[in-house]
Amino acid sequence: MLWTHTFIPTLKETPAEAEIASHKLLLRAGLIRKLTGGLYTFLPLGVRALRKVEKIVREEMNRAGALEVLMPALQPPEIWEKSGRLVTASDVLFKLRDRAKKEWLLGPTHEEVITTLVAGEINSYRQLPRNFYQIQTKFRDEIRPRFGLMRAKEFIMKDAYSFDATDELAQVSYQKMYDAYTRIFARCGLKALPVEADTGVMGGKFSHEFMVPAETGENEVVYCDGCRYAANLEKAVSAGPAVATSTAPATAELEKFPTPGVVTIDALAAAPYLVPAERQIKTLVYLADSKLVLILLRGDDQLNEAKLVATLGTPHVRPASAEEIFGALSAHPGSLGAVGVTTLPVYADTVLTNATEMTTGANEDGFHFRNVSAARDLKVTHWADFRSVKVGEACAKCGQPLKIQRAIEVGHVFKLGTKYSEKLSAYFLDENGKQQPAVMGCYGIGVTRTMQAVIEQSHDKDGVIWPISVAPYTVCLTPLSVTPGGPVMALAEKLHAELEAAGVDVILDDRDERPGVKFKDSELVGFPIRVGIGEKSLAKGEVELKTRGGQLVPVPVGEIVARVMGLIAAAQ
RNA sequence: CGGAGCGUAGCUCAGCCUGGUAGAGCACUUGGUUUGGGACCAAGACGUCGCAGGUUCAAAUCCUGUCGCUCCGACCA
Repeated sequence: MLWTHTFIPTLKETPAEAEIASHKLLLRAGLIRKLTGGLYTFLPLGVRALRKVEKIVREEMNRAGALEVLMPALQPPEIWEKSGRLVTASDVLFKLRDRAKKEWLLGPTHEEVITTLVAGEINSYRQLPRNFYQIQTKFRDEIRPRFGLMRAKEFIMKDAYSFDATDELAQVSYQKMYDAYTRIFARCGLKALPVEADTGVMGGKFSHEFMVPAETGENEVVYCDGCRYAANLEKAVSAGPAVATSTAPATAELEKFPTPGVVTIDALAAAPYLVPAERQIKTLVYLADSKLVLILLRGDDQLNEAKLVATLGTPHVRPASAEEIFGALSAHPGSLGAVGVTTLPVYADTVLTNATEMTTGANEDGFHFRNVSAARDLKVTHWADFRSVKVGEACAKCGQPLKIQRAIEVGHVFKLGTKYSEKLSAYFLDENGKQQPAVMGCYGIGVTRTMQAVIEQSHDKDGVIWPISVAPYTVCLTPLSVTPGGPVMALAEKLHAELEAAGVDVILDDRDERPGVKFKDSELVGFPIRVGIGEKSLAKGEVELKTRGGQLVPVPVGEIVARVMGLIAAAQ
């Protein structure tokens, strides 16, 4: 390809809209342009990188035995009604109407469609297992699109769905995808780590996310250096808080005491009260499906909303307003407690089990209770884990201190079970002639996000540093003079032809620009291999080989093609 | 959805407070000089100042509304 024949609009200045390095570089290197918030056009270079990621995904999915299909992006709401997700996933659904005023939606994912297909086509255990995948544009009404391709209203996703006859066989399918994902991200040059994850609105039994460590990531991963434990903060557990909860026998009487103006944990921990946060019970009031619930946590703990949603079994959860709270408890936030509360469900964190000598709000502004015993004074209706793990807490498996790292989620594998197959009637007859629901798994990769994650993880002050596997072009030929018929251009064209014939993705920078402009652009775009051809070195029978980020090496003209081919082979 | 900020040339921004001829740099066009790390000189083209309404002799500037974009938050009582 000739540079002047393609379209690479590089930018010297950073567009004001971009915040993180990868987003800035996608724009500056001429890979994408924004149409509007959360919607982007892929330019020729962006398409090439994207196709390379897709190619790797296809090869590994095919290798793992999955079959490529292509489903409609436009979907009827009826199948979402059946699965129950018309309500539970309503926040992310793009809905529209046709001329007859019938409602449709743009697919954010395809469990309903594929399960409907399988329900009609697969009737016997002899037809299982099956794994269907597609690479397709998804639509999600994101609460806040940001960071370019990282979180967009429209994005390209690889989604796969496995169907098995038994739970054990479904586990095999799950493991195949898990292994395929490990290979895919490695081939993309990404350090991606699998972590235990929350299943969220997808439902299902358990899941793993593939996380790319990055300070700009939107997720937090808890991991242990002592063993292999790693989990999304939304799901992570530890051996417990660093300071144990008091469980001394409850002897002292419950006692109300005045705390005028005290409405925070910190204020109660300070003079003159001096009640340490770990001796306080924090009382939160939430609305779950429009019904009030109390959530009790230890004062130094933080509520993990994902765990709350998982326990309550509904995604429609929000903190109650001060008015709603006052209406139910006759007190304002800061003076709340569960002592004597019997009319509302009380969900307490397990850290408070058998807690004694605790202090909590008295449901009367300006008063707290001390000497609270959980067993004696609280009517807890549900015990569960609601707290977020903190850095340094002991690993539940091996006892080593846990660490936390921000990360970008690039892939997610779910063991779904029979939730969708039952609701959408994907049954088959087993070898005993008995009707069974297919056991499902689903597996997603954010293809466009993966492409951006590669840049986020691999760049420097000058631009992108593409791994050869996903670079838009592998080799950039940089003649320092483009005089037609001159020795420099003649050699550039010869090398271009030879490399293309050898199947190398090569671009020839035939622009009549000063060398500095060409060097800067090649580094901004991030081609892995650059071959500089100038009169000075050519006089010595040499060209200049430079890998992105590496040293410039003179190479005899006759050896350059072999050297380039060697570099490419070494990267595979 | 709440809060904050910003909408002026293709891009980055100044001008707005204190109303009176719409600007700079980059990019673009033409000519010339340059030519190994984002050149220089000269000339030129490019704007309904997001949109709508209002105040005023006069609005990019003041007021109201609206749309869009960016960031923070939407958990810690």
